[in-house]
Amino acid sequence: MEERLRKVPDIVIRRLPLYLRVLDNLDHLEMPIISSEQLAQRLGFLSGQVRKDLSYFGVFGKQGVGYQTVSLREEIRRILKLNREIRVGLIGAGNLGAALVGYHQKNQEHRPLEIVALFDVDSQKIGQQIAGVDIYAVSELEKQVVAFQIKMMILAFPAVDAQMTVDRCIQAGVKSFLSFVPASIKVPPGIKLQTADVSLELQSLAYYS
Amino acid sequence: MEERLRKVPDIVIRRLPLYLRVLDNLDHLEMPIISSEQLAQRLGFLSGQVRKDLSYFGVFGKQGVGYQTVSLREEIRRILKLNREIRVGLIGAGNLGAALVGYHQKNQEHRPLEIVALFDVDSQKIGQQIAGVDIYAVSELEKQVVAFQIKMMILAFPAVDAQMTVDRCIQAGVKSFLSFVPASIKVPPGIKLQTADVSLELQSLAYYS
DNA sequence: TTATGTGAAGAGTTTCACAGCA
DNA sequence: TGCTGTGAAACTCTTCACATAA
Repeated sequence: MEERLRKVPDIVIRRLPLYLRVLDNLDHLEMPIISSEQLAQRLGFLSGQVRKDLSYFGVFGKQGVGYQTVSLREEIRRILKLNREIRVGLIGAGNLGAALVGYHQKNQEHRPLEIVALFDVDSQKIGQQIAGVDIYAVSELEKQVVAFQIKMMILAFPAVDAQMTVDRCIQAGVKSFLSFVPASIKVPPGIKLQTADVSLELQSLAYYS
Repeated sequence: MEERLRKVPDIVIRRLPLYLRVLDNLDHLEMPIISSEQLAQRLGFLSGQVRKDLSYFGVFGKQGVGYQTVSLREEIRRILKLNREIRVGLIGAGNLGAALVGYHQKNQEHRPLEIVALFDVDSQKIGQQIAGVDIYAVSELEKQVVAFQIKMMILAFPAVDAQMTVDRCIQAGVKSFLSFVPASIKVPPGIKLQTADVSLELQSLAYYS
């Protein structure tokens, strides 16, 4: 069963970090082996879902036994390409952008996703730093994306010019986006955009109030 | 076709705010009527999806014509229960919490979702305000949830005690949650939890880098 | 003629249940 | 015996295509 011979559904990819979090939080000496049932229970899933998800990428468990926690963690890291540094940029050094940088540095310190550059249009902010990360002018986007080899971009600016800014990033080599921008953005095939628009989330939650 | 006689899929509910955003951004004098095709194009959807989604709630369009922009907007607001004030709380008055309050007040000023109370455990912060909203002690959670009639809670604190905190909110009457907490949280049927864990989103995006 | 509303078909995802291996 | 890996079944969601109404 070759990895990615069958196209893996996005929804499976989005569950892998959840498995990773469970495995990270385990005491590997006390619990060197975990079953799909135990893993599932900690996430509120069914065990079959866990086994099915993992089966897209190969055979990781031992029948009658379970999964080795340490090696399963390494396999999932490898699948997600978290076994090498990935350089991340962030456009919009406002309150939200600054909070995201801080949040990321707190929660991600042992992960290879590093925010290496911030971008803003405000000339007051350009040249400053937030949490040790330099702020560059948005006019330098292409130059710095290439220089830093940025492959992932967080979008935390107001909706103005969102599509054009994203297009420029893609031209310069960015492959994936996490967008907090309150506007619809289109990306070509092969580029991944995940939206995290807080206003939209809250509005849909209102239905369940 | 009675509203919610058939159970509406969550995924349909999550698209309604997108339709709402398009309708809000239109000039209603220049464009008093919109077709499902025009609406879809602005979001990168297919027109059939738009019509199917709306059909869960009733008949809003005119055959051969389209939808009246103003009345469709009002209908969607009503469906999402955005036609009356909804009081929202936020636990965790740190950088992310403060940024979310600011972001919300900027992007939501014409929406009836109002953040009415913040909660934190830091005694330095209790009694202070952020963007005009009072910070209360987490120990007062139940009391203030009832007093303010809070039905929706944003979770922006570190993972410690997340499940217990959510359970307390539910006991006090909270119906839906938007969680930025990096931990798995379980909620009973009838309660809605939407996760927005930035670390998880970035980790899954790494796969596409 | 145009564009909606909707069954039906198609695609995608989850759950089941069991063969097979340790 | 116990738990994985996996086809098949069940279920859900999207897309299609057309009857219908303005």
